[in-house]
Amino acid sequence: MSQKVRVRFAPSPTGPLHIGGVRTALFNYLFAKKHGGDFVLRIEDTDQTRYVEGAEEYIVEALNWLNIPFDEGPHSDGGYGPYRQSERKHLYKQYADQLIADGNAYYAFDTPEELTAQRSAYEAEKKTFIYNWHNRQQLNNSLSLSSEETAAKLEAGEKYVIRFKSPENETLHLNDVIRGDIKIDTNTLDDKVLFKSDGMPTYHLANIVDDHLMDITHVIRGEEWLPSLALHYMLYRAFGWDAPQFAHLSLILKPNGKGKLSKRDGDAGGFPVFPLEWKTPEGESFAGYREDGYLPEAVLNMLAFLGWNPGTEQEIFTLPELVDAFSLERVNRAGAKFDPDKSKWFQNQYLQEMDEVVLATQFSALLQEKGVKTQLPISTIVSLVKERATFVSDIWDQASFFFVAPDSYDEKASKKAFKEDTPEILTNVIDLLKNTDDFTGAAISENIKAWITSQEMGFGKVMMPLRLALVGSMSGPDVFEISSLLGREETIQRIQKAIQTIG
RNA sequence: GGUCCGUUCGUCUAGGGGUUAGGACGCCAGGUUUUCAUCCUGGUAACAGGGGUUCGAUUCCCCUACGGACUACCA
Repeated sequence: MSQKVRVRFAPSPTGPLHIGGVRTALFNYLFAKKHGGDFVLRIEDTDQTRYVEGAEEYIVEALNWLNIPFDEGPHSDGGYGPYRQSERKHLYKQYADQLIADGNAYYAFDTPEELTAQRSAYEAEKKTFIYNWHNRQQLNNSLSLSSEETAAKLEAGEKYVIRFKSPENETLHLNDVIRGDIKIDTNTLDDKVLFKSDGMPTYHLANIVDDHLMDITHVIRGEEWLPSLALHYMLYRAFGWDAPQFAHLSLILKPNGKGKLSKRDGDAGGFPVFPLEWKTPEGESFAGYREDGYLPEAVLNMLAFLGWNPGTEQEIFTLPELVDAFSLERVNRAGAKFDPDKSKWFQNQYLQEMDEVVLATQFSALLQEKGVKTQLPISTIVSLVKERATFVSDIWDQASFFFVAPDSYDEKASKKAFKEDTPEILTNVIDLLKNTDDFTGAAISENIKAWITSQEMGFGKVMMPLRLALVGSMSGPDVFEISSLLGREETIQRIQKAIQTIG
């Protein structure tokens, strides 16, 4: 195959893209770039009733944030445009007509109400209503009607849909790159609607026509499309077109419980299912990875490992490394439960590797947001606490005491650290601090440790209350480094306050 | 209900006819840090069940169970 690889990501703008969709986009992108091909974004907006304002913008913004650039799309025509199906509307009817002319499709005049009635009647008998070869002749369509009757109905402007005429008694052999051969008995298939009464094509028709017209070579999409694969194969055959290769990705499942991940699972589980925050017109909002403080690289890495792995023990991959290592053959067949803990782990890995200057800048922005004004050296503080942070916001949790003196003290720790002689000890420490000329962590440490040794005292007797006085709890980085950064005056003030408050 | 897809530690997975079934997340323990976190070391824990095929099956085949998707004039 010398043909250039072209893949497409074809979301429907019915709401925010969720991480399953993002993963589909990512795998398409990785596959395209691995083979030097093109990645196309196509907007599948054939259902006008489900169109959601802002959804397309959301999709583009999400892909931009994640750094999954597409080569062609609504705003970058690569010669195959337009890239919104609503703008390609005029193209589809002729293909539906061709199918009818060739005897592969037919007009159907059944109303939605009639079909619903049929379905419930079947359901009452615990049977499934399938519109196909076995009952076509009893239904209201151009196969059961005479050509005169059909022509009359069309002439009269009666509403109709165009249905695909599924063949009888045939075994189809489908191929999926990930799943291998799939056999389908066409008798179990129904005559899908290809063209709706509102003049728009359904997904099935538009999808095949566009993929063909856009020279798509590989269709990589979610597993929910697998049941439609037979139809799509038959459509390619009916048109006499070469079908692209298909790869159906397994679904991302709920972390606990059953079923595929859905938009409300995030609230329940405390993790985002969307790349970006999404606010519904009704005012409801859903968390996004970006707003929760995830790095896009971490999200991408995490998503790549959901249903795929390189076969080595390497887990941290840059995007170019992913491109290099990716192959559809290594994509898993089974669905993967989403693991919020593991995604936090990826984020932690990336935060630790982040450039400290960039990190300090981001933390400064956070301080500004919180209205904190400070003379303290931000980058030093960041490097001191970052190893215990997963998100930039964690740095605030770990370092806020630098900027805001504790006004209360952890109760348990107070009991443990403050004994009868503690005020006296701390008063001594204050004197030591006053006499430490060079107020560096090392110098303070040397002085205090020497004093403790000379007093033949346990270190804990001094260190614990000192920490409590400075931090307010028994956590944080080295006490002497904290003192040094806080400065002599502030350090002494905090100790005095603790003596008054607790002692 | 019907059609299709799937099933290795709790989770993500590697592996593949003969392995001590490997790694990661999580969890637990020990060490380091006289705090907490990090870090290091170790530990826990899996081939869904039943039939075949085979000298031998977790690996190949079949059945069952379980899980999932689809079953719209939605994508």
